[in-house]
Amino acid sequence: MHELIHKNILKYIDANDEEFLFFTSKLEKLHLKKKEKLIVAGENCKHLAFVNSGCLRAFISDEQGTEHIIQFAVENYWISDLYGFLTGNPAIYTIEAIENTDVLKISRDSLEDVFRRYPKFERFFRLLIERSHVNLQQRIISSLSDSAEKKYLNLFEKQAFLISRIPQKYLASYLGITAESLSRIKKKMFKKE
Amino acid sequence: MHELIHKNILKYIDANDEEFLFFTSKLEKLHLKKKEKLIVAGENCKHLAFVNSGCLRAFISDEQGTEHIIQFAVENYWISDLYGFLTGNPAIYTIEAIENTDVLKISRDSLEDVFRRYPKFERFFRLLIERSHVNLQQRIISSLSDSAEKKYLNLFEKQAFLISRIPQKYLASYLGITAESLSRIKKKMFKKE
DNA sequence: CGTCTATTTGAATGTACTCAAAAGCGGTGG
DNA sequence: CCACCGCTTTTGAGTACATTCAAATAGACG
Repeated sequence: MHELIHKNILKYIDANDEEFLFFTSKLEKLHLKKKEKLIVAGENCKHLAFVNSGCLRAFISDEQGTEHIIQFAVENYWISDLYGFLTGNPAIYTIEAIENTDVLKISRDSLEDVFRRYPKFERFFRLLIERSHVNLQQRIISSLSDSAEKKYLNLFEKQAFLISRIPQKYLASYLGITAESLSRIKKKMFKKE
Repeated sequence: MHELIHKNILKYIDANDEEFLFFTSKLEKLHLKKKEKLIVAGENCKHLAFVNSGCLRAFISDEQGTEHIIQFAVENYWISDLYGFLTGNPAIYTIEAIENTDVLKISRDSLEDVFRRYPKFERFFRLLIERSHVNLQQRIISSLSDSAEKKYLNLFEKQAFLISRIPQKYLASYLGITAESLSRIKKKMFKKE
């Protein structure tokens, strides 16, 4: 049940069984059916979540009601509304299951307990956020400099596992373009080959 | 000389004089003239930098030679090529002074020394990166959902101090639009008022 | 004052958008 | 197993917004 998250943590820090058990004792299991929500924008976000199986999307809705996807999370990914989680303010994002999904979640308070008892976990989360930070920066670069077509190609090259798995309309939203545009881009790409 | 950075750190953690002195003993002072570079893309990035006075910009150049600004840093801001700093790989960004600028920088090794001796600094940097992370997410949301005009308005509302201080062409680059478009947006905004 | 760079303006172009409709696909119930 | 319904994807036509390229104006700095 905790194999995946165990491996995930060992990628970043050396935790022995005692430390790891203390950490996992703080985890809560949660199953989400397709379309069910982990976090709803405007509500409190007290947890970080680790995806054991399935797939989630984090998105916001703008004034026109258009959804904008910030992040996907498949197996072995962490996800949360970091803003709400860190500040205690209402969440900005809604996080919803694209498939039936199993997550493990940990509350802010529990995480602080872990940090106090085993400071090396502080390091773990720092590394986690650092990685995520680098990803975000690369996404901004792409959004600033790439055409829609290039953005899709990037997705193809770097995150192909998402393309086969996630409905196009969500991919389009993630790329910041309309579903129609994405459809046309694909058509154009196949013609070239 | 270290007042500003002292205050900056106290915003996040309680550090006593001994702890703070150990930290500052690791800092190196550096003065950059306008146009001089702190970090050059492709080279090693071994330092984090704190801006004591002046202003820097972090940017990348794409295949067409167009520059894209990722981040500005004025007094009291931290800046680095986080990717290079964290991974040891060549830096992605070039960081250049927009004005004559004084920075304090700390190497990765020194930072690790500080973390080992005083783990609370690990917390400090985690909080720093978390904050930065939230900012990046909000920037991605804006780049996905806002028109060029809205992006400029956001800048006006949330970071007005940048507008008065930074050349328009850099602001345009930061917003992901051309200098010509930004000029037209401003014109249009003034007509409305 | 003169030079160099930044900003503004104009005209033509292009990319992605909107709205509308058709086609495709998946799941459900008879 | 097939027929139907709802949702996703594709296609088409017209439009809007930002871009490019070029030139004029304004500003900064030695």
